[in-house]
Amino acid sequence: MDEELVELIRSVITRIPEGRVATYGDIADIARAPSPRMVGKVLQEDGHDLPWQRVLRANGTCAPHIAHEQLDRLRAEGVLAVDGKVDLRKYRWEEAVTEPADEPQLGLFE
DNA sequence: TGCCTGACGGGTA
DNA sequence: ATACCCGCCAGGC
Repeated sequence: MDEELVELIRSVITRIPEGRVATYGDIADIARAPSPRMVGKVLQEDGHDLPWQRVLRANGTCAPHIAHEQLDRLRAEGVLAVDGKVDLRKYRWEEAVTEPADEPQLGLFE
């Protein structure tokens, strides 16, 4: 897999703030990865030194094989789960917008 | 060369 | 909620 992309994906994950989470799809979009699977692939191969606990599936659940430890770690930084599910509406990370839009964001609600 | 396998996601029934 | 289905794409064999 392209090393350039791997580093990009890793850097995005590093930017997720403590106490917030992001989905595999979010990471893929930001990193312009061709598929969310690439994100999982990166974590599987070399994710030990990343805040991997902040990466969840699109429905707020964890990948089954690491669910227990992941939820423990998240709980330790203030992210609570109900029935093994994290409420994304509450904890999902949105990248900070550096440049204010010069037009009202009305279009986002159409 | 194919075929199978995933730390995935969206849609439908 | 569960169960399929299909798209996705790098790797392993």
